[in-house]
Amino acid sequence: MRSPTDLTAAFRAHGLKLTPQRQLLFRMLYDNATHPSADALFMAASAEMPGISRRTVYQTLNDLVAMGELRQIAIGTGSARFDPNVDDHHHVVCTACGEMRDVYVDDVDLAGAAGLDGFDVTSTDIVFRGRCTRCRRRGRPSPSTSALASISPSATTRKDQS
Amino acid sequence: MRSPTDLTAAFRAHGLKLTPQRQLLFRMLYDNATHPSADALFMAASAEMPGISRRTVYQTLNDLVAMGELRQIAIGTGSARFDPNVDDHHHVVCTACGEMRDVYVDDVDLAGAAGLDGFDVTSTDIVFRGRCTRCRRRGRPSPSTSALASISPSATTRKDQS
DNA sequence: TGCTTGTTCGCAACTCGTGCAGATTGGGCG
DNA sequence: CGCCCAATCTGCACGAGTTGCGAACAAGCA
Repeated sequence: MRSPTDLTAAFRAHGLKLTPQRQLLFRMLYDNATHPSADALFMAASAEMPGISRRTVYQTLNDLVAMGELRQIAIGTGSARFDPNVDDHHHVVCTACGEMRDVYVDDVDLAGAAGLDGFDVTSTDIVFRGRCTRCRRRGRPSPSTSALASISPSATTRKDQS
Repeated sequence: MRSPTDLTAAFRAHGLKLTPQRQLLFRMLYDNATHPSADALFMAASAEMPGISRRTVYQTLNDLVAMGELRQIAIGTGSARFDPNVDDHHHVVCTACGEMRDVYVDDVDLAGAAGLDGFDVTSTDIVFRGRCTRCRRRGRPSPSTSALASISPSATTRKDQS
């Protein structure tokens, strides 16, 4: 996304107002490579501006996404995460800690894949999943689905499966 | 996933019981290429077995996923969808109607992409997004993000953005 | 400074799932 | 065939994430 200064101008150019809440979020997002969730941003914003509403954070994020200044990424069914990098790129996610990094892939001919008949593909998202160096070193388990063993009711009670 | 008959045997072999609810779900999932959500399955199941609990549907789906007989797919932040096809494959999703189809991609060297340093990638998910033939013909809009135009408060009120 | 219109707030409501506990039932056994 | 007990089912409450709504508030322009 563009710099806080540029965004300020862009917002005003569209008849949108420049509030301190928005400016704070512009700053928190600019050059932020952590792919924060809305809640993470709310927490961070609250530290600098106690009293800011969670609602305002969601609102501003949605506005930025609608303006094309921010990308919303859906990893799994949990909370959405936001990426100020709107270039054409993809992601790796650590299944243990949730850390996420940008990945550049040359996928020019992917869309020639089998089964796309009739679809006019407008975007392609690739998500690599695995464990980051830190989690691997610490031996943090990937939350698997190691199947059968864990499903036997005689081994563990239902609630342990979660 | 395996046929209802095979699943029946597999469940019993693990000390799991064979209830009519489970058998119904086995049948609804087997050879089902629609990638249904838990709720869609609940609706369909309710038609054949009024009174079946939503909870039971979720439970059974989770069990099948844990057994590796079913794949859970997360497209966006909405509801999870389920795929009885557990082969190595990817998906196309229609951004207008949500229709989803399996896609086979040769992604052998994708993991050699830039930026994966340190991660040991265990899985790769590719999602193509676009509009299916039907939605294109009917002119159904893709829910874009066509940016600026739709965000101007003078053009539409805030609540219309949703 | 005053006005108009966009924003912020905060709470209620909604969606997708899961935890819990009591009522049921599958299925091995006598 | 009938018993018995663990595995299931059901229904409801609860939790996370996010949006709807309306009253109070504040940018930005005249």
